[in-house]
Parts: sequence; C-alpha cells; structure tokens
Amino acid sequence: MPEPPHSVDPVQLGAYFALIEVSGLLRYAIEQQLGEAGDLTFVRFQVLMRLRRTPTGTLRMTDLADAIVVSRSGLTYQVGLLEKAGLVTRAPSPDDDRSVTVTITDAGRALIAEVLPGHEEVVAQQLFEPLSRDDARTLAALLEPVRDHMRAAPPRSAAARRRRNAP
Amino acid sequence: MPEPPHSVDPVQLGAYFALIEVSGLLRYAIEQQLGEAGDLTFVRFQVLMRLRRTPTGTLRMTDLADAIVVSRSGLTYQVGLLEKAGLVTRAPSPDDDRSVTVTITDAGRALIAEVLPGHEEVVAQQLFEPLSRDDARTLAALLEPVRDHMRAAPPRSAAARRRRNAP
DNA sequence: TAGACTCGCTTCGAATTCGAAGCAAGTAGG
DNA sequence: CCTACTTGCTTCGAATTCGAAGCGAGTCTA
Repeated sequence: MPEPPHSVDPVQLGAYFALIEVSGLLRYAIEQQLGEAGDLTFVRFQVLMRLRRTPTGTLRMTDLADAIVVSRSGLTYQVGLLEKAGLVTRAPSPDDDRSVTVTITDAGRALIAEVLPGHEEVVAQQLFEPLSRDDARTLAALLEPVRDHMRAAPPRSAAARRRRNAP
Repeated sequence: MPEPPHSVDPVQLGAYFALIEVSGLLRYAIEQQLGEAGDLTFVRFQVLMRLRRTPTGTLRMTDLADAIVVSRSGLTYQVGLLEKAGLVTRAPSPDDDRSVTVTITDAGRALIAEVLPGHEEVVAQQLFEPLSRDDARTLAALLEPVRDHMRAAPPRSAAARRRRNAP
C-alpha cells in the first residue's frame, strides 16, 4: 500500500523524539532533586525563578502562566500554595484592578538560593555532560529561535478563549 | 555580595531554558491537535506510537513506561483506558508470568494512521518551521547523545525502588 | 453613557499524575 | 526445599492539571 507523504522526514523525527525524551527525563531528574532539596515541584521552582529575574521580583498572573507554560487555573493553584508557604505575595495591580501581581519574598529568594546549586548540578550532569561548550552554544542557537517562533503564535493562555469567539 | 560559582554558564542556561520552554509549548500544541483529531492525549498517543514501532506491536508494561517517561502506575491507568477503547490488548507474558504485554490492535493502528498527518503537521510547523534541514540534523546529533546519556542512568521506573534498598 | 465586548483571575469538577503499599511470580543461597 | 530478596504490575490516596463557567473591571462604539 502507498505510504502517505510525510511532512516530517526521518531526521526531523529523530530530533523531535529526542527532544521529547530528553525533556521528559530532564524534568524527572529535576523534580527529584527539587523535592529532596526544598520540597519544591518544578512548576513552583519555575515560578520563583521567573519572579527572581525581574527587577522588582513581580509579575502578573497571566504573564507568569504564559512564561512557564501552564494553565491560568493551574497557576492560581500553585501561587496559592506558594503564598501560603510565604514564598510569594499576591496583590492587586495598581494599574489595572483586574490584574493580580505576584512578588517573590525574601524567604522565596532564600529558598531559591538554597536549592539552586543542586539544581544546576543536576542540569550540568544530566543535560550538559555529553555536550561541549560549543555544543551548548549551538543548542541554544537552535532552540531560542524555535521558542520565539512558538511564542509568536497566540499565547497559550489566550488561545482557548480566542478560539471560542473565533476571528 | 559574592556570587556563588555556577556549574551552569549563561550560554548553557539559555539552552536549558529554551529546551524547557520549547518542549512545554510543543507538548501543548500537540495535545490540542490530538484532542481535536482523535480524542487522544499525548501520553496515549505515545503509547500507541511506541507499540507501532516494534515488529510485533507488543511491549512489556515496564519497558513502555520507561520509553515514554511515565510512572508505572500512570501507565497502568492509561493502558487501562486504551484497552477499554479497544486500541490495545493486554496479556500475560509467556516468558514471565509477572509481566504483562501490551499489543496495539488494528483499531489502534487505524487511529494512529488517522491522526498522524495532522500530528506531523503540527510538529513541522511549530518545531521545524524555523529550522533548516541541516539544523534539524544538528539538533538530532546534539540531543540523541544526551538522551542516551540520561538513559544510561538507572531507568526511571526502577529509580525509586532502587534508592529504597540502597546500593 | 449605555450596551456589548474583552480581559484577568478564580472556582469548580473531572482527568491525570505520582509514590507508597500490596501481591504474586521469579531467583539465589544454604 | 525454604527463606530472603528481587521484579512486574496494580491499587490506593493525595496532589496536580486542565478547561469551562462565573465574576468584576476595562474598553470601545454608537
């Protein structure tokens, strides 16, 4: 029987599968380390990391959800936990009464500082052990444009709503 | 204050973040397509794809769990659903009465054939649109060794148990 | 400024995920 | 053969995830 034409060739398929496997395995290893080191999940860790990167340590809920690629309701849940643990603060935005801003606390920063070395250790060993410095540069140069390309599509959290009342 | 030494340099960090973001965004896009096209999740799709690749269409539960990077109990749940839907079959292994083998059915193959074109479309557009053919080759050449390196560590499903009754 | 829409977030219920514990089968040492 | 350990899978409860629905605030247009 005639094979249907493929829009993905074997080389691409290999890259795609490897990407999925690597990210799955990496995520698993990371999750283990974070759990042992500081009772964190990867999602909560990512929330804190993202906040820590901004000048004020603050981000809106929606931007946070888009950044770490999680549903809005999922983020509400996780930020609730982080707030209860005293690692972040929630406050209404001064600009827009609809928005909620999340801010990392000193305790949050301290926790990150505590787990980060171990985290980097895992990433270095699992992901970068088989890669040279140049390989890492190449990998970044390949994946960053892909990320930007994917981000250019309507952002994740808005996609569902946008599809409903379609254009 | 003195910065602690980092085991991950900025370039590596960029590659790492891009990898996480890309895999998250890609997975989301895939999940959308599979849901619309055939009421499949990515996990169930992966199960069927893995089975389809083997000569007999059969794999043991444990091997399947390791392959798609999911917990054993999670796989039990998903295979249960697939079996109920008639897409796979479960049978005790002839070699080892402890093992359960999972086999893809004709219906399973048919479903994959039905959703695969759309799936490849998504992967082509989301992941490979910004990458040349050579880029794809490079990406595979980078990630496949990483995958093999990660797989060389004790396989995921055995990790917990192995840690309990330590080395 | 009223009406209609959009936007940001939370709440809700359902589905999925994990790890711990349990059970049955296999294996090794004495 | 018996005991102890390992292995493969499932069951269970708890945690996490999502999308749909709801609510209040903002925006645009006639």
